[in-house]
Amino acid sequence: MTSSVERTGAVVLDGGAGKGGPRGQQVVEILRSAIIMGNYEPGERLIEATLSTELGTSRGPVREALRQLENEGLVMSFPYRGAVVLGVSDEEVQEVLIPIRLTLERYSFMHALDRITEEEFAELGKQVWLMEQAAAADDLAKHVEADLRFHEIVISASGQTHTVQIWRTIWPRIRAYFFRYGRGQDLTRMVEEHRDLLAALQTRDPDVMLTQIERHIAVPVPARVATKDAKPRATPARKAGS
Amino acid sequence: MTSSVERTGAVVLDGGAGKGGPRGQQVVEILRSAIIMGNYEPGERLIEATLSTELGTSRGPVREALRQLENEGLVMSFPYRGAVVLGVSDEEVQEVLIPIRLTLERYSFMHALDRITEEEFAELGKQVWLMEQAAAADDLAKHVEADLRFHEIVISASGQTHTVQIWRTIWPRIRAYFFRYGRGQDLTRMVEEHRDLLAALQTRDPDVMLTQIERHIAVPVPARVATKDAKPRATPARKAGS
DNA sequence: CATCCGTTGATTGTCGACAATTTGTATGAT
DNA sequence: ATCATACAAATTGTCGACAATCAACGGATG
Repeated sequence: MTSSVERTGAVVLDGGAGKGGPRGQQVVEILRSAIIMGNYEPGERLIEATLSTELGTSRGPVREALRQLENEGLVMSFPYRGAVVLGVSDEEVQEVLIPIRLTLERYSFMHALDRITEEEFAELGKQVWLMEQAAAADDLAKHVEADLRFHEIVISASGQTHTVQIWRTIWPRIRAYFFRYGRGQDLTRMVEEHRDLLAALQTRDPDVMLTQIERHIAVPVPARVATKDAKPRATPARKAGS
Repeated sequence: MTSSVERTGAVVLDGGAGKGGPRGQQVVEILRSAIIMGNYEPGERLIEATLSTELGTSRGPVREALRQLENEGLVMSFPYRGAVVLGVSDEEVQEVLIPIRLTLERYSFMHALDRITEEEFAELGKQVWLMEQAAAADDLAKHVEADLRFHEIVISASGQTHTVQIWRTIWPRIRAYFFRYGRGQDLTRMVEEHRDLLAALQTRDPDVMLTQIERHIAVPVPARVATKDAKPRATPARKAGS
């Protein structure tokens, strides 16, 4: 069994220099990345004590991180029973996650048309350039990173609280899905699509924008892959609420 | 200024008898209910220490509850700066939240057609009956409660992990919205609609089901109300991730 | 042989104290 | 007066220890 140190890719947190806010936040990023990259298999358990010692922190931050990941749909947890990594079914991605993403992005891009600043345009251009570099180097991780930032910039620019919040809970699952099953994507074509999106934004024409965004989000590849959700040991799910 | 004890409607947790799982979970339900019912105004700060003493627990559970509420879009928090109650704009409800809800419910109801059991049908009938009682007594809270359970039963019956999870992060905002602005709803008509939904499920006919669900979720009342989002004191939002 | 309890080990939930960070206020220089 | 700086208050972040709960095991019992 591989040690988690290798899987999380981090030996110890908070070296003193390159910080990233509170520890809990750093833990979220490390674990999210590890899960999305496929270092943890669906069904695998995540034990607070183990993770905390391996990440060189206490259980508190790890606990919070797990709750955050639960909200991003990457893990599921049960009272007194812990957390397990979650899978995503092909069907749910195509019929639920992608349509929701389309709703979010359509709204955001349309809103961004009158609000986006020159500064943000520049930043978008930079991300496209980064994607291009990543595509040339066939660096999937960097490509995904730039892709993500591109969309986050636009969605944040629209300045709608809930849209941004929901986006942040939706994209990790989609990313995890593509990382697990969708390797066969054409990175170069993705670069082109983002270039088109940026161009559409710059026209400030709603019709053009709408066409481009719907083309971009369009269902990619109906690959039909089985899911492997799993409960920790047994027993039903956490009770709903109110 | 009203004391939070009155606003949360709870003096102390865990009387010993009617429990509801871990304390943190109970805190979530109390606070969520209080926010949805309008006991806290958008922009208002939620201080961990204050809440914990008033709820008779330590800060740990309160912290977790606040994170959960953040994921439900009821509050927004910033590192070292705390949490504030969030509002929802009319526009975002109509153009983002409702469409997402439609996606979720359409998928769930269609799936439920072949999977729902007789037991669940009975439970659905019971909720309709409860709604009817609540409508007769003009008890909005009970009505909403039954309404919520009705949908949760169907969505859970579809057995799709992420759909359920996303649903639980979407409905509180919609509820809060209607509680704040949408008082003028016809409870009796809502009962009828749910009766129709139940009937549609029982026909097991996809076309009938689709028609009913889209009618039910249809945009209710474009009321055009201003939002009052607010940041705690100043400074930008929490950094994204990955 | 199956089933019903106690017991035990592993893991999560909760607490209280302390550290880190931010905001507001007072102080002093220009 | 305005601005910069240092301090103080309020609040969140983190830690380590302890309590509560659950799943598995094993022995007694029918």
